[in-house]
Amino acid sequence: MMMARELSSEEEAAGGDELRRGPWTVEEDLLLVNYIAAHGEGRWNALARCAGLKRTGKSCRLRWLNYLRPDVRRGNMTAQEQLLILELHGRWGNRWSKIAQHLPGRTDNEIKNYWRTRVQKHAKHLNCDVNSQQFKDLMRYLWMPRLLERIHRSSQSALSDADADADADDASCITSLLHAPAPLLSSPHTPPFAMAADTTSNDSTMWQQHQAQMSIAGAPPPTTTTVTQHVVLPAAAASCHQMQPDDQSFVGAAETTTCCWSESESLPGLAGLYDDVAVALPEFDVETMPMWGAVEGDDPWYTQMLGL
DNA sequence: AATCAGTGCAACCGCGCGGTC
DNA sequence: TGACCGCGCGGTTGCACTGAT
Repeated sequence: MMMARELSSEEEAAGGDELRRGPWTVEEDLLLVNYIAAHGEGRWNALARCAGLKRTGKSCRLRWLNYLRPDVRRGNMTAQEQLLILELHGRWGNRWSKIAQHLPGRTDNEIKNYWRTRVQKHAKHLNCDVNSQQFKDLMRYLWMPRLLERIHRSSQSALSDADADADADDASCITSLLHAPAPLLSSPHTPPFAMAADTTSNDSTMWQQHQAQMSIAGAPPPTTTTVTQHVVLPAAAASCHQMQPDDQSFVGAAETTTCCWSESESLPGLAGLYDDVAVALPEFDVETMPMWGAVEGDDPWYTQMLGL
């Protein structure tokens, strides 16, 4: 038999058994918004009581931060935001609030939900653990370069179209990545990904910014260039086709080398993964294939990779 | 048309930390 | 110095919605 639990201090503060739970009503939202507009945030238990809300302070705080705050961004994650999430999660793990600090307008809850519903779903489809090295390598050497290329292309098209400002948010997001404070991108080891540039894109803003950031970080930019679809890998990884167990073992950028693979060849370090799912890595064509982030059924590259 | 499974997201819960008394 | 309190964080749950059967 369930014992009646004691009221917590905040439940008592909010009025004990009159507490409301579940979805918020429009009236409650208005009460909360109007009260905060007049008195500001903070002291959530007192706020809930004074605003006349039959909610816990916790509930009010959550509702405000995740939904009612005027600067909350809604809608699909942009490629830049996805890239940032992948990068920062690789660095910090499930530190959602810390990650959210680098995605203006996105809440930790939203990022957490994105990770659980999208990223973990991909891992599940690939039959590997989201925390496994294989999956991390897949993100690092496939998805992140694809996202970077997508960002690169959208920034180029934006530059060529004086009237195009639709990607303004995207541009500001990637700017925050490229111009992030030193700890964000200047880790002592090689940034975990880098798209190799072909001769036509070598002078692109995106690539120059990335190279500049790497230089700022104290490591010279990669000296090799190759065709667009190739990915610059750390030399050790490329030479032995095996990833090191963690980022700390990556060599400096000066030692990076170019690695490419064909349709019949598994991605370096991912052989086991693709053995499991019994598919070879398809070469993705950035000209014709949408990037990850599109509905997976609409993405032939994704579909092919999963063997769907 | 009804049912079921999958998905996405808002909201809740429990824990831990830091401040205050 | 230890108890209490408020708050923030990460994990989990519940539910509405949608598409498949």
